[in-house]
Amino acid sequence: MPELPEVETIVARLRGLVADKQILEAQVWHPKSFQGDFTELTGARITELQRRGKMIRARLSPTASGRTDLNLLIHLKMTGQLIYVDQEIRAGGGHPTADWVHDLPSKHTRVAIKFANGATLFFNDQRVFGWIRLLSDAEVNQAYAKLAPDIIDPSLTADSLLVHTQRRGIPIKQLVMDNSMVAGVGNIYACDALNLAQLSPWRPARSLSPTDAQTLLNAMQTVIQRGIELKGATIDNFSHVDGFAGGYQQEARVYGREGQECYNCGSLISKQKLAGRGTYFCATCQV
DNA sequence: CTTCTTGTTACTGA
DNA sequence: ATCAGTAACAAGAA
Repeated sequence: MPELPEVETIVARLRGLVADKQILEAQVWHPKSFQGDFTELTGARITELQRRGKMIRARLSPTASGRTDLNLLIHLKMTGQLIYVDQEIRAGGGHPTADWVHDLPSKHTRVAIKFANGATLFFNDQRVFGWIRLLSDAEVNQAYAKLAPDIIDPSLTADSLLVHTQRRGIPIKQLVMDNSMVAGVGNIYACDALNLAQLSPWRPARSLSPTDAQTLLNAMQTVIQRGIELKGATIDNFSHVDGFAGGYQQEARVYGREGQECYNCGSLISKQKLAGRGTYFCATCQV
């Protein structure tokens, strides 16, 4: 489940690998995975890579048809991967990669973007919920406008959280994962942040005091920052662009730790469903 | 075989 | 209008 730290890890590594490389062609195996005319990519270059929330934006240089405002907007959803393979890797040299990267494309490869230097960027997505969209600058801006500031955006304050929490009665965890209050926090980091803040995932949002909101903001920033430092969490099938796993799953506070001891109080961690999502928490110290 | 899982959005009903 | 709850999406694991 790529959340902000996982997407940030991919973008940071990919930026240096694809910057200004000319695209030879794109290949699409699954039509749902690439929305737009993929032939437009031929001859263009990726001039800039950025992350917003859990989305990746690749700005394109002017295309053969004369468009100057095109971008690839990418959402990995739960099982999407972006894997970069170049000629040196294929020849058995180059930077280290996981073994399975050599067998791409696989049955889960939905799109491949081939560069003129012989490198290929594979978009693998087991469940086909993820997508790559060819969008204009205006369309990207529309997509961005639906998002609240990123959790790592310094402009985000406890007051800006309270604007949302004070008029909603839903469990706070649902709001934490709602990208219209704060962008980039998904299930893993929401569970962990609420444990660090010692707040119950079921606390009605409007019951949070200003102090609670500040505590929650600090906790979200802490766990997300730790996730970035450890280059993401590989819980299901998240992978770096070279096929390697992240490290956060080994330090998760509650996520995936049902029956193990809470780091705050030593009680055993529970798992229950909240709004249909698996939710890990400590019933003793999260109130 | 059925049920569950997952992030996000569309839809439904209050 | 606003809010809350649920279905839908796809494919694989249990």
